[in-house]
Amino acid sequence: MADTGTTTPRERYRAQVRTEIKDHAWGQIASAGASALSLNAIAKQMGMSGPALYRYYASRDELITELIRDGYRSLADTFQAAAAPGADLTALAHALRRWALDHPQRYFLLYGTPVPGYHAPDDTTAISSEIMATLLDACVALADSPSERSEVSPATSFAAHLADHRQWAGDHPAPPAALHRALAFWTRMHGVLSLELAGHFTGMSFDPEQLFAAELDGLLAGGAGLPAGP
Amino acid sequence: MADTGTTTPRERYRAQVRTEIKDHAWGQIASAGASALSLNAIAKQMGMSGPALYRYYASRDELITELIRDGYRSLADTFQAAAAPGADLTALAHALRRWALDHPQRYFLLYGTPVPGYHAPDDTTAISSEIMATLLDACVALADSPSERSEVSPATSFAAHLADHRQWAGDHPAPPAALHRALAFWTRMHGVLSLELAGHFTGMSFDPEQLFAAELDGLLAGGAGLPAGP
DNA sequence: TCACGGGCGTTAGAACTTATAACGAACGGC
DNA sequence: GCCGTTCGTTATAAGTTCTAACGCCCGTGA
Repeated sequence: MADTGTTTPRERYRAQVRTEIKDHAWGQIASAGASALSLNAIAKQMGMSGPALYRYYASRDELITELIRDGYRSLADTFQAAAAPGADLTALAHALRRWALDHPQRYFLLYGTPVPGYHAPDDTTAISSEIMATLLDACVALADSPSERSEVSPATSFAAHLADHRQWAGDHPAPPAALHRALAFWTRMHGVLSLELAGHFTGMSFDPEQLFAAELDGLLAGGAGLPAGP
Repeated sequence: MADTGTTTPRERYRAQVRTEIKDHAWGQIASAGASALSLNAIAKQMGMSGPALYRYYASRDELITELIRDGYRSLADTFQAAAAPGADLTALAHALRRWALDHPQRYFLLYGTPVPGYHAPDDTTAISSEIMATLLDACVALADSPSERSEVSPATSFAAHLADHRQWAGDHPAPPAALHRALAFWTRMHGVLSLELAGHFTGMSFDPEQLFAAELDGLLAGGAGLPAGP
């Protein structure tokens, strides 16, 4: 898009095959998890023989890396789409939940057990920053809303810590309280979603969505959401 | 322990080899993750040839299952040890954090990305209940503490839901508010620990322990812990 | 004390996997 | 239309899990 619009037929064909490979890869990941992803199986599904795929991806890890990149891209897009009207934290949470429930294995590919040796390339961390920026926008908007204006930020001790360690927010003009809320949003939503998707709630009879909603409520109210607050 | 105390030398030898296999397995998991666990490599480390291990574990999955069982057992034990004095939620949180940071891959083996086809055996879910019972004790104790007595449980809507869906708590006499707090404890601590252990905070400059402490504070205060509460 | 049986470790082999090397064919730019 | 780059092939190497068949040796029972 940024470079020359002239794409040779070869490049177009190559790009098409690469996306077809990724499509089959996502299919395998959805059904058996990322660890069971097999280049050989993908090749057979596409009617080619194994080593042919190495013309398109140098290794299994390179393919997975691109899948991770696409996953982050997809999450960043749905986040921005959900934040379109006015950057609502509730809309973000619901979009995140739907995105995660839609493709659990994709969620785990991004936020699940890390491969010990693997190091994320720079562009994926760039997309992460994009996601975080959208989240920070929503947190700032929430803090500016009428129901929140009544109180001066009590500046929790962690918010004070963040005031001195905010480089991860880039040059985003969010106050420390918003930074704290964004991190709490991330970790709490992930806490519920991760355990739910992993099936740790299956034996238990309650509705995970209601737990998710309760955590979101606590986040929006800025502290409420748990019983018996003194 | 429950059956005859007379163990034949063969049984003793067998048990010893099984634990030696598991020791090597933990070593591999700690260094390269559970997905890279190789029975062949373990056999070589022990000076045996590959198929010999199949006399002790029918399959790689059976070995991993036993590792998971041992992992749950270890967590349940440290939880009970931490709760020994008076079932303090703070002590539980710190014990959990130390336990997780000590062996990150062990934590992920229990709470990380699940294997799609895998179904946990009954005894591991039994140990999970044991862990949950210890957590519920601490939550009840917190609710009975002086600082919490001032208020009648506001009964969040999720707590109301739990009042009707509490079978997972077994016959534990915890009120719905305590059930809610226990689940929030679980998901929030897991949210921070999981992302921290996976390295999602590494690029960011803040101290994950302070975020963990902030989430714990919010849990103890029953709602505070986030800035700008209305 | 001796013999027998069962548990244990071995090697061989099947069916997989990722990945490399070498070869032939086909497609596209000049 | 030629010629070169790229693509897909087969062959091969080095792994993996797991089964099968064989032999040894330890420990139990007589």
